[in-house]
Amino acid sequence: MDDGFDFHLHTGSADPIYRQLVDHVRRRVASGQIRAGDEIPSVRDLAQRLAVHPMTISKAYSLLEAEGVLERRRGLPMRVAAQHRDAQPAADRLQLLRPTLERAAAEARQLQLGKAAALRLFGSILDESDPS
Amino acid sequence: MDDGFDFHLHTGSADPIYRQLVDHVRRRVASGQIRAGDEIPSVRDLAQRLAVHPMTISKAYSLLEAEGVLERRRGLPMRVAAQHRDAQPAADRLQLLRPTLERAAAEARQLQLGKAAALRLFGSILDESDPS
Amino acid sequence: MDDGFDFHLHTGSADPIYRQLVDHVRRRVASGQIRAGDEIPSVRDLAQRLAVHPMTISKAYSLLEAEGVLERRRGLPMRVAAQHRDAQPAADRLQLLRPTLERAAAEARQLQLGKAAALRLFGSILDESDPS
Amino acid sequence: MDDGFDFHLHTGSADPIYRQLVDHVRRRVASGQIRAGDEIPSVRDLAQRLAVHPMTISKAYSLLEAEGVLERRRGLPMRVAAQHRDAQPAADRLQLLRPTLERAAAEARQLQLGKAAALRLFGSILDESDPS
DNA sequence: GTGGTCTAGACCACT
DNA sequence: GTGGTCTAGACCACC
Repeated sequence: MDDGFDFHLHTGSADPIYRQLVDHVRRRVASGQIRAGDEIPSVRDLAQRLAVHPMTISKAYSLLEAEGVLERRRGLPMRVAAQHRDAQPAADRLQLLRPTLERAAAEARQLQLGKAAALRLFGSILDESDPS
Repeated sequence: MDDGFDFHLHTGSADPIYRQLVDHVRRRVASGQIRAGDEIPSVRDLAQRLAVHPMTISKAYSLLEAEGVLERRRGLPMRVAAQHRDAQPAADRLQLLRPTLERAAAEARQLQLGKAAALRLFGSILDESDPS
Repeated sequence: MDDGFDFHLHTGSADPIYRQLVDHVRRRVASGQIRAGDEIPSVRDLAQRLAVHPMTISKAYSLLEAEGVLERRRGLPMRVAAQHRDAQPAADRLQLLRPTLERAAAEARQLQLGKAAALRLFGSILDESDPS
Repeated sequence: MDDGFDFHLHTGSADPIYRQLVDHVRRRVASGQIRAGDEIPSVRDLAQRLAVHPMTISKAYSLLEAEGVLERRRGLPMRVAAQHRDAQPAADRLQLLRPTLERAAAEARQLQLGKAAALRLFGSILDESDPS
């Protein structure tokens, strides 16, 4: 059951299922939670778990393959590409966070909110999401 | 040309033009940069400036009207609704920033980035965008 | 009818329809027969012309977009990407021919055929296909 | 180790393993490098050498048997069929090269490359692969 | 068992 | 009109 893949659909989200999956795998590889050579759940298996059509999963996997994150092996489960540098250093991973934060900064500016207030809000949200 | 409306399309962005425009006006009103009674550019004018189909602008304006932010006046330019409370207090405006920061927090968690690192990045991005 | 797109299915071919289309567009752009900014036939139009399902066309177009060859414009026909350098010089185009010729060379070697014989055959095939 | 069979997988190649093997044996027989009566490596041996499932090798051998190129002998290694005319004349072997060159010619035409340029490239590739 | 391709057809969002 | 997403389900090729 629990193979550590740990993906859940955001049914409320605007972005399509296959995109959520692509992003999830990409981040999981970037953070080293899935490593080069690791196999990922089969199309049919994951489709059943998420109760979506297999083609939706397949579409996500194909994009990740085109991107070089996954690699296909005829007749065998797909796996994280060997040549893909996994577990990027934190400094690089941080850059993956940049686009969303830039958007937030633009919104803050338009709302004429101060840096301090924006930072405080982000801090409290970070605490909520990970109360460790 | 410069009527203080100051809207620019993010052509690369994922969200649709009409949505960008709605968000822009909403924030501009919330922050008091446009006040009750202020006129906004006509559909045709703005459509021409942005090189976009007039219906796209019209759609945005209609949504804002339905929301009570703008009001239509036969034969006259639309304007910010009189009964619309403008210049919401900073505390309320801050809540408009929440969704994007929540998304950023979720991404940070998935990337296994620490709170400190995420905050530091956000701080430096805020400085970039408004170095005052 | 004839919009100069000039694509025909190789029904006998082993490679899938969407791949044939991807290759065709890629080559057509590389050779400058389609230029940056040119619109390509709509998904529905081309699907009907070729008597295939629209999703098959869409899949090809999406791949070309991911590759940077085409660009999407919400609600509008897709077109050749602006930043895509079109009409590559003949020297570069020649490199696109390399993989297939390398395969042919490997086969020739394995069949222990001489260079002269292989070249002669290729020459006559080139004459057949373009009897100008 | 080196029994003169000299087969290597193109893992990056699009065509399946069993097909690569079939083609290899066929060409090797056609060119007389393996002759009627010669034994070929056992399924298990070759599977181990290539790190491939034995069934994949078996499938290739079965196809070659059905084609009359190999023959099976109970309890003994398969060998090149006795009645198989080996070392086809060069003129016939040349025809085995045709399909790939036809594909190359089609690509050259689509890329709007001249006959001379295409021939020159093929010539230089033939030199690279066999600089003798 | 694995993934890939394709069709039929619904429904949505955007211009 | 444009493209995008998704489902249902058939059929194929490969390991």
